[in-house]
Amino acid sequence: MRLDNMLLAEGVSGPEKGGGSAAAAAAAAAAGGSPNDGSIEHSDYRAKLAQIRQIYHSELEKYEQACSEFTNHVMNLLREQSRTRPISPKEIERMVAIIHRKFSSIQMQLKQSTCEAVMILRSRFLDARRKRRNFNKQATEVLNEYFYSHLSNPYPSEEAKEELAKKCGITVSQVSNWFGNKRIRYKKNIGKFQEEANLYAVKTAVDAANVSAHASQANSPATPNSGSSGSYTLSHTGDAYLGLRSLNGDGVSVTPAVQQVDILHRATHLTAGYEDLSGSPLYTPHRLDANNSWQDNTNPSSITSPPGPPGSIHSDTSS
DNA sequence: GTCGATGATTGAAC
DNA sequence: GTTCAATCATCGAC
Repeated sequence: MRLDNMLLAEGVSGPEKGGGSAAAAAAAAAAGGSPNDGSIEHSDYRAKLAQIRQIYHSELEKYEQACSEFTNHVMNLLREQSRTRPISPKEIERMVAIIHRKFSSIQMQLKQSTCEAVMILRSRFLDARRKRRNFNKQATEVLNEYFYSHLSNPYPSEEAKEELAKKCGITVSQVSNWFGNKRIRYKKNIGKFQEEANLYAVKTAVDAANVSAHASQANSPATPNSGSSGSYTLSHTGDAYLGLRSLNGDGVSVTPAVQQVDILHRATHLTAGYEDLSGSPLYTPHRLDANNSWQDNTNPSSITSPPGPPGSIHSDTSS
């Protein structure tokens, strides 16, 4: 019964339409692959599964045919024997039952070997998909932008993860993996990531400045958080502004767009980060507490990223 | 081939 | 369930 269920689930037995592809899709989903990649492997899996299915059905047909042929043969023999000796219907029934039992055990073996074949195929398919592929440049950029603009609290919420996954063309679990790896590696070697952090700070500031400039042109209040247009990148630039504000000596208000451009201009001409101007790097390690865990800051980011221990945090999303 | 970067996995802790 | 930390396995530049 379990074998039957498995064969049904794998699309080997039961109705042909969709069975195989559903199993292939399930296998692909289980492997965490993106919906776009591995279409060749996907069709490969489907083709192999169809092959197994075909073999299974033809073998099953053969067994059924052999079973009925053998039953007929035995019945004929018994009929012939009945001329010489009396044969009760019960005896005939018993013989037929024995034959059916034998053939059903053979069928069971067929089902078992088919299951094994499917399992092997499945594991090979999954193994192939486990091969690591680097994310594309754009995806990495999107993830890095989010990470560095939420440096005080780099724990994206489920919604944010989903949005990032969609933007990057990867799965939510891949986003989680990426953030897990990034947090650890950033923490382990902040110095190494300083340059990258500055790079993304400048990028974020440019975006913010652009938005602010557009907002100014439209005669509307130019605040960085006002022009996000639903993009988390621009709506949560708290950490970047933390650095920029420190340069400007303004610890409270958001830097106006013109000043931002000026700061940006200065920033892009600095090679060693912001230490010389502010006394601390643009992204300072103080976001990690004494225990080397992420801590909340009294910066704009903490407004959008509620404080709390990792895991309980529901960081902000722009949507 | 080597080596650093990086995505995935695993097990422990919460 | 999530996150951290260690580790593995692969990619890509050299």
